Amino acid sequence: MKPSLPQGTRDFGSDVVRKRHYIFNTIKTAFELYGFQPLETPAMENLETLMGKYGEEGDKLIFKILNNGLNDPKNIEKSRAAFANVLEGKNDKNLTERALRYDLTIPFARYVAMNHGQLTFPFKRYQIQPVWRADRPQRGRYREFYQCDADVVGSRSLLNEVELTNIYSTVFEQLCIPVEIRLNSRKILAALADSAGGSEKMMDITIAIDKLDKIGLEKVQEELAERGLDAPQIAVVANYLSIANRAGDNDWVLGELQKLFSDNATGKTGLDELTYILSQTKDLSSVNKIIIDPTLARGLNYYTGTIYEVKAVGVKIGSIGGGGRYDDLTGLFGVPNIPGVGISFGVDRIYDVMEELKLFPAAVEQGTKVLFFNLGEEESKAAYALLQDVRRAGTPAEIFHESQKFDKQFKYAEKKSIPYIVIIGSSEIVEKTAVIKDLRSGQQQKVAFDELARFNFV
RNA sequence: GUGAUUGUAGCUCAGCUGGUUAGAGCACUAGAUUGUGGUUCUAGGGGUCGCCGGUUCGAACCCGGUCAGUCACCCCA
Repeated sequence: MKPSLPQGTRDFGSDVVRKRHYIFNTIKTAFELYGFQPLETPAMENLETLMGKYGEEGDKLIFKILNNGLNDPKNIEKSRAAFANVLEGKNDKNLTERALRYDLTIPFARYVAMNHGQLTFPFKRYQIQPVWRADRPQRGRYREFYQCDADVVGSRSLLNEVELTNIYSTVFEQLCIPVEIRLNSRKILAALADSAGGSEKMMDITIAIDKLDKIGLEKVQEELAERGLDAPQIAVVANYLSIANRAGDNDWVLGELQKLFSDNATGKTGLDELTYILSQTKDLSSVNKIIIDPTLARGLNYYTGTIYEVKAVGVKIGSIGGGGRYDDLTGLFGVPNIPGVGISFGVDRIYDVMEELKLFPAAVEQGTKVLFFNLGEEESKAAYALLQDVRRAGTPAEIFHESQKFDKQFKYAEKKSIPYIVIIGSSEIVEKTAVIKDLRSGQQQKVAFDELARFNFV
């Protein structure tokens, strides 16, 4: 058979792995710096843990795992009945009861619900693991991809939002990715729904307005009509959307929203919260912009307060981060009153953005620092002893596997972007000195054998 | 999941309306060059034309299916 990969999955070669690690490490370091603790959960969860948490569309994208033993004679009738159920669009435990994790937030909520007795609150954890979605792959959309989440549960303090905003800001600054960190509040959206058809229309309204920058005002209005809003209600939404035309001018946007929702308690709260978060993060010196975006909605239906979305400036790819506040995520698992807020980084998209913008530092791709040339049996013996010294000093080094012409050995070093080569031939052995050549500059120098390990290979 | 589009050498691509042994650049191998690479020159190797089937005297080219990539919708990191 011809080997192949499942759709939407990828192998990562060494240079890609190195670049990915660079992103992982940057994020992880920031998480640790802000006092978050690591957590890992299984790749699979019980199906019922995941179902119904991501909306109707989300449910369809969950990768389900087939039960074992379906063809066992004593199960065969059950299996048939279960399959008939599945064909009608239902799930059946007799066919599938486990699924691959779809995100990191719900498994975390499950973990908190199971362990809330032992945890000290507020509980701050980070989690860096792959998730799977049965989506059709596209650029920046994979069926297996990594998320890096940081969540705080057990606290309603807005300080958490401030912290998370700062984590976003520092990470993207360190990675040198120009981004817009967009903020909104479900409370503002709820207020909008109140004034345009009632709270039961909130989903319809948010789904439609989220598309404003993509399809334009007219199409949004059409979609609102299709979703059952009448003309006056659509006018209210359109008026709200006109504020988004000046997104970026946060003070102005907040002022306009203030006017709009002055008599709506929920809306006012949302505005006060955003104003506070903004005031605490405003003076960040960074290339990143924090933008209040009234059209930002986000599909996940468990969000109740602040919502986040991060977009790379100048790269046509979906969001590279997202998150928000939820009042009662663990309530879904029978443990009420644990509010929380979290953010997520999409490493695979961040990678694509950095690749397109050529933002990876050259040093990231370097593995081996020094290559010892192999010039024969006696020479390589001497070289090997020195190689081990260099390694003991903590410098990644290797020796060319066989005695070949210089040309070969040089090209090997070049391809693996090894910056230094060390030449030890017969005359060097006599003089007890090695020749070190920096391939980047082309300069070389002689160094005594017993000083080689201490040489500053940079 | 729906619709469209692409798939030729390791990589990027060419291949006219179906017509003999399917091409180029880069990469690779060998030599010019016996201890100094990246430049140059010469020679050489490498392709079940994604896969399966059909139409035809004849298919890389036409048709059907399938797999994978890309794009749009949906949704999202």
